[in-house]
Amino acid sequence: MARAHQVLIRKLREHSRLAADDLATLNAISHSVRQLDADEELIRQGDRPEVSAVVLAGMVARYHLLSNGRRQYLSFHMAGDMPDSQALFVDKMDHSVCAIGPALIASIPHKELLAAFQHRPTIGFAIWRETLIDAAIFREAITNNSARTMPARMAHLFCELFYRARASGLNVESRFAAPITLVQLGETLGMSIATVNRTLQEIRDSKSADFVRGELHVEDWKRLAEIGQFSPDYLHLKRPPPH
Amino acid sequence: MARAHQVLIRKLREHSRLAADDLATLNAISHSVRQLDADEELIRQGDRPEVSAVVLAGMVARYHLLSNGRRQYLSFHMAGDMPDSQALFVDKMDHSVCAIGPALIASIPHKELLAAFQHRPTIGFAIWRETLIDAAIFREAITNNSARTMPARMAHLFCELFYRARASGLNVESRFAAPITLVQLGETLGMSIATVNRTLQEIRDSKSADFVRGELHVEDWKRLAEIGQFSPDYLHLKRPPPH
DNA sequence: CGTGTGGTTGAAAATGTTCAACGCCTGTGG
DNA sequence: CCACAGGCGTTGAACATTTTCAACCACACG
Repeated sequence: MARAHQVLIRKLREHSRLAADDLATLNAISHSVRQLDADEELIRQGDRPEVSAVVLAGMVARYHLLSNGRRQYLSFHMAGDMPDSQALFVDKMDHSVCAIGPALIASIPHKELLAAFQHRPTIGFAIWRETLIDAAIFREAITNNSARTMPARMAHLFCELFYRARASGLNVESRFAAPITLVQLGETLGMSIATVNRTLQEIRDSKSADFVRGELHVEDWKRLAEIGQFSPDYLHLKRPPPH
Repeated sequence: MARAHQVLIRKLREHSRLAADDLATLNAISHSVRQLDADEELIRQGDRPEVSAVVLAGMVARYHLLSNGRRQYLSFHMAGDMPDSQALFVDKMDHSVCAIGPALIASIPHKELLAAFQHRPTIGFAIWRETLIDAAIFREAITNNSARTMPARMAHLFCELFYRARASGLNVESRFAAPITLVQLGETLGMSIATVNRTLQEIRDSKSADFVRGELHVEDWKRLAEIGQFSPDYLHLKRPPPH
């Protein structure tokens, strides 16, 4: 099992430059680790967390709870991501976070992070950058769900998940484990389950990708990116992922 | 004409606590001011700005440019907002910013801001918080455009604009100048112009609000908020706006 | 006084949703 | 070992909503 520090540092380095002193400071941060069951909530809308989470394994999702009981998923997070770093500076959560499939997460006290920022501002800037990339992902989701056709939406989401997974080395060849159900896919992309199902079949028929029982299989990256009008610029990674 | 420092400080104080030394440091920051015509672009997708903008008067919008030439508006910004503060830490713009109606903006060199952060970390945290609130607004837009009916979407946008305007004292009674065209409303909410038009009439018929020639008139706040399922928590303001 | 932008409208066509039913797999208790 | 329940996924058809298209209005500006 990878240590929390390593996972976080690896992730931050995908977009930020860290000096030896930064690494030392990060490595000195204390944390606790926790296992989550599928669908278990990590943070609830309205909470005022005093720790920040780092995903170590599995996936976690952020979502809004709507007045009619429905959920709107906002983003998915994988190893290295900090799904609630915003809570460092905005007290009250405006959304919830739950596990998608079983997940392992580390909790770091805000105090420790803030102390690290004071000591090594670069660390703060790296995490700030992380939150800014989150925001870019949210913006892309607005566009995705508002301006693209159903197949393009779905393909775009698949592209984003796979691209990010690959950047973090979480893929196995052309496959990536994302234990998302079709219902959740619908609550992410703003489409009914029936449409999710039929759209997924369209993508399957295009031979560009498939998504079965929580595993995404990218068969033809180029075509999938074309269907999804995917361009990875908004992820702001320092260099493209391997392969 | 309000000085840029005052406008920015007032805005930051809506969500952050600033000490006298912070104010002094902010007041010492140099900047230039620029007038923009309606629709004039301030920053283009792909740019690498070395200054950050503060809106002094008028409105500015962020948007994605799509492959088919269409625009997807992502957010609107009014006096006090920093529509491109993210460029401080992510080099390349993933979206554009343009004026909505004539606008006045101040430009602050990144260097000056970064120096201020070094000197007074609280200032950095306040601007970080500002970018986090932006992200919360984006998240809400995902939900709005993905999970709400057309009237609710539009009402929600009106609520957000009016609430933010009121928090910054930019309203005149129940009115707020937002020189947005119906086409732009459609490109914000993900609906065709015909639907924008008909939905606007629905809202007008409900006697909760009206939007004519770039002026939003809120006739019945409570009802509008109900139609739009609007709850201002996600704006993370320290206290509710007056009235 | 004409031209253009922004706004309005009705009807046909396209796109999604809803609803109701069914299939498949898995895990559990008899 | 089998039977059954429940979660998840699949499907067809009726229905509702939204887009498209084409036309028209009205006001502002040169």
